[in-house]
Amino acid sequence: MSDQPPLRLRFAPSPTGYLHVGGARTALFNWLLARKTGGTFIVRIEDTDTDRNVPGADAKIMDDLRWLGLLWDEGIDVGGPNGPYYQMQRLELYHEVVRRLIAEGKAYYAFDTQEELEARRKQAEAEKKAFKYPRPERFPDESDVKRARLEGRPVVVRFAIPAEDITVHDEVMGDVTVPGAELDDFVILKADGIPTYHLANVIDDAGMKVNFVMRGQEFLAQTPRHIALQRALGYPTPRYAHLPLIMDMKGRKLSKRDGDVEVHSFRAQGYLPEALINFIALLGWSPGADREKMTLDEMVELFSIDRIGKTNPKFDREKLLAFNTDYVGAASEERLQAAYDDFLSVSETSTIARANPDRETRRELLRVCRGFHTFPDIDTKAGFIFVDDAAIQYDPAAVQKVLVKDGGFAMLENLLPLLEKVEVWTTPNLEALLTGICESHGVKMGKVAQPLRVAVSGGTISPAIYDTLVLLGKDKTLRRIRNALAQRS
RNA sequence: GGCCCCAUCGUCUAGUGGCCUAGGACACCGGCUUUUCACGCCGGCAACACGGGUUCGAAUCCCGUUGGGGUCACCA
Repeated sequence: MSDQPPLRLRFAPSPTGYLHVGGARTALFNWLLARKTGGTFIVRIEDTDTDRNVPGADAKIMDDLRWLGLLWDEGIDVGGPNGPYYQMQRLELYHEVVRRLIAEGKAYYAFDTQEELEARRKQAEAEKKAFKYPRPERFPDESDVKRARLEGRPVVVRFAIPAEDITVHDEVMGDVTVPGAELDDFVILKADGIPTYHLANVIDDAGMKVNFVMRGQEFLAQTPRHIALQRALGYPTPRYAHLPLIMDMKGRKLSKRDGDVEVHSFRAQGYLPEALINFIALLGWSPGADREKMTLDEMVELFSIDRIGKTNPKFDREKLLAFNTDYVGAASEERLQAAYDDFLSVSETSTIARANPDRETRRELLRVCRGFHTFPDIDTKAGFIFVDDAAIQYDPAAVQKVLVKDGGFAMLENLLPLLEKVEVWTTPNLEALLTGICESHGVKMGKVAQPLRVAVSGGTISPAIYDTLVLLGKDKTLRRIRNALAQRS
């Protein structure tokens, strides 16, 4: 195609919890572009915020990525030639770079306390000016550092950013120029000796030979800092593409506060990964031509940067639900079973999961509940099959309407002895019995099925009546009918 | 507030000056199907933020206004 070197892209989450949908989309787009171009997809962990790191979060993120089908070529767990892939394991590298920057006069020590900084920001705000860290006339030397340490002051290192305008050639947003006057001397090494995101990120991208950076738009305004750092260090500047931000339905930036936005919670709530990933792909990207439903392979085929939009999309759960319903309907039996088993293994609320039905029963559940949106709907619709007879809650409205008003109790009395006589409890036999009753009584199936449904489930929601009775079994069915009859007062 | 960015149905979006009477999907509304709940099928409602230009012609180009978002941390 061209003589361009292959693309190297990375997804670099910080280990603060589960992967959320915004991160999943960033990972997806990077993965897609890597696959599309025959490039490399790297995953590294940016764990320089030791206060916020959550132990085990990296494993959770990996688990979520894999569940979504996004596998990486290089990075954590799988290794690679440019590791380590955890920033906290690369501290020496950062320190070396910081020493070099200081030696070259491109960075300097600073000793301000948080309180002092805060006071100056407040003042700048009061004067309606943007706060800019004032660069000292003379950069502190080692003896100043020693004195500061003795005085118990924090010691950080700031980057002396050149006062020049910097233009980011963003492949989504176009050229974005930030005036040099806006840039100030940001911290690159914190008082605890750990680098800030800016420094570590730039060093690692260079060290890992990342030549294409695709990330959320919240980083766009920071990119000039990164470019300035790259220039100071003699690193090449990668290509950049900043993605529009995913917002909630109120137009606020999607945050963990407004409901579950974690990939894992969609998994635990019974969504299919292929539905979730397809839905997420459409947040800020479109293949055009009225195309929506796509497999990961098809997305790879269709993906291109110039079809990434600039406007912030809202995360519409209704549409995601509809996508899932469609995917459930279109999935093969094997695929659906595998996904259902996965759901059962991670769900903490499913009654059916607790009942731990055998494989054949799980298969039947999937069949008789066809048309469901998400896996928990199977609990809603058929969960009563798995609870103790005594735990059945009779819905007063259903009892009143179906059993009292529409003569359901009388029908059940008729039915009970006939059902008791059924030797082989199968759909054909039950069907023959019930349709026979309809004919002899001159009533529609609703008159027979509804009372049975209410009797065995307590309400009006269940799978088709024959499926329900067969799944329930003869004993439970008869017991529940008797229990229902006992409800008559 | 400074700087930066964005702007098509309620939502995700198609649209790159004439093909637009603006297309698709979700939601919503109506109908059909039906032993319940769902599923499904058919139909309908619904948008180029506003104001100026440029042009024979603008959703598409330019300017302004308004609205929204991001960023200005020893967080990423």
